Amino acid sequence: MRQVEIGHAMMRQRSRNAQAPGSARVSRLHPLERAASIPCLFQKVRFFDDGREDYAPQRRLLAMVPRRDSRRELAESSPVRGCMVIRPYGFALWEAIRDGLDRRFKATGHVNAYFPLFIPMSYLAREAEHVDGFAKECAVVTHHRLIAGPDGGLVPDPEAKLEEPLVVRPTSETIIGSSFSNWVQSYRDLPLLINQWANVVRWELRTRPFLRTTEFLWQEGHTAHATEAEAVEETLRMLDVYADFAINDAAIPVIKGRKSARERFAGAVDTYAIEAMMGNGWALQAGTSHYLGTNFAKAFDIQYLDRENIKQYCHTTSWGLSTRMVGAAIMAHGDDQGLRLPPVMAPIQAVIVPIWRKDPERVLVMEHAAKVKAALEAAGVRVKLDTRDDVSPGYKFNDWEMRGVPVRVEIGPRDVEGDAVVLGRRDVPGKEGKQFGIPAAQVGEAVCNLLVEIQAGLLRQATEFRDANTRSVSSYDAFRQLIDGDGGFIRVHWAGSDEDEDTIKEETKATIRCFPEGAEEGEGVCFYTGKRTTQVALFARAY
RNA sequence: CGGGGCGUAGCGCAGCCUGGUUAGCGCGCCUGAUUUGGGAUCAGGAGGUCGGAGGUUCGAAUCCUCUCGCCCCGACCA
Repeated sequence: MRQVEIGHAMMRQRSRNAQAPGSARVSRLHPLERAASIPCLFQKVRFFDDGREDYAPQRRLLAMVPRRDSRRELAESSPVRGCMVIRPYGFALWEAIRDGLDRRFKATGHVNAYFPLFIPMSYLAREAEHVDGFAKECAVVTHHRLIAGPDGGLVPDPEAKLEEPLVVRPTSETIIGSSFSNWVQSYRDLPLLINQWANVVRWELRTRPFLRTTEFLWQEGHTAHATEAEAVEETLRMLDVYADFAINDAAIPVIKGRKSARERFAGAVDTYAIEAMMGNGWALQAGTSHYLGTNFAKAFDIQYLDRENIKQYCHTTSWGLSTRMVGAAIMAHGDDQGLRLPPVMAPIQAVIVPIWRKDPERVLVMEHAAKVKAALEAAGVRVKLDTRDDVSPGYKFNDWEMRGVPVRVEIGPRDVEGDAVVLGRRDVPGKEGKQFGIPAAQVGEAVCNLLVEIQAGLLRQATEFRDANTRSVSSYDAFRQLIDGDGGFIRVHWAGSDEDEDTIKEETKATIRCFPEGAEEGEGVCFYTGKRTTQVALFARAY
């Protein structure tokens, strides 16, 4: 958790002198979005700049050599609108997220459980704000049987209509609340610290692979506490856990903050989030943590007897992080050549590419490669030996680059002879990223050092990019100019109303992403209302 | 739901305006040979109800009508 603090200290320092001229510009369209990878998964990719035969140079290779389409390595579209098939390599990224978080949840005293996919419709209606927030995007189950239809197809049997429709969970506060009311009797039952790994469905009108899909995977933590202070502490603790994961595992320098009333979770007293900047300067809410007050406790009768034998309502929290984080990791680090995975998350941390010409060479190289592989495994590296004999070494280099594998180990006849290997790093392109003649005996240590360096390097690059694209303005004119120009995060003093926020959203498509934690120091003038205030808001266009 | 666009081989597309042998091209896929330290080359091959239905015509991927689906922009959202 210490590194979270460091990350935020760095953030504060950098954003003060972030306007360095010549710093990296936000392109309107992230390269990944245009060509190589995930975000364009369901789009047709146009390689023509003016509709005709001119290939944009950087996309030429990807356009001409899509032997294995890197986009489809991760996920692909499905017969169901807005839903995707997550393929093994993409799912491995989710598994890395899942494992990294689950470990942290357990370390903070939480246990896993599972609640039903279906929620009685009446449950959703019990918390007024909650219904308003979710009613518009619910899938509803109304029948439990199919019969042959008039045209030979199947239709729901009218005889098999459910008395009460079931809602496919868009989130589980209500059904978990009903369990909690049974589980909690006494102050001795508290705090109740539960997490569930599940799928949820939100009938979004507009979907994007990983970033917003109709069905998605997530974890939702739900906790009940005796006091407001404890519940708020829990809310912030889990926000810290998310930030710790994002920064140290995913190498994404997120900003922790409180959401504005307009962006708050339906039914929450306060919502906190981690906000990340994507490669195109847009913000992405990568995880949220809510203090729910006694709203759900009252709706679902979650009460306990305190030491004085007096009934009290619990204060509850909920917090969630989804497969959207997979998209965040891809978008935050990817470049024109494809993915760049942070080593901590990478399903394959190092890939060995053997190089040979004729058969006797092949045997020697493979022998050496197997030895190196064993050494790397012994050093705790997730390593793969690419034994394919139907593609060239050069093809393999590019193939694994596209897939974002952090370290490549090249082994050819010359390396066998010198009992050495060549190391290449994904984050430094071309020959500069290669180290020649690493003794085989030291390969474990060398690769581990490289992985640590790459992990830090990706976080550093992402942080520098974010800070270079975080700016302050003091007038609405300047704000609008910036949003339509370079984009990125805009840090301002803010004393506006909810309606002011709506107006700004309407006029600029930018929203308050959060009131960043620890940014209240120093009074200033609100860029919109001109009032003096100590409150600082972070605006951006968001996914 | 409003505005735009697109459905032709596994993927990306041309052909349609101006109807006419057996519907093409690139990539991928299969076989063989030569290759292999940064996306190999050559030769041969497989693969299509041209989204669907109806109509016009001697003849429809092409023209007309209807329909289904998808994508982009907008309203909504993690």
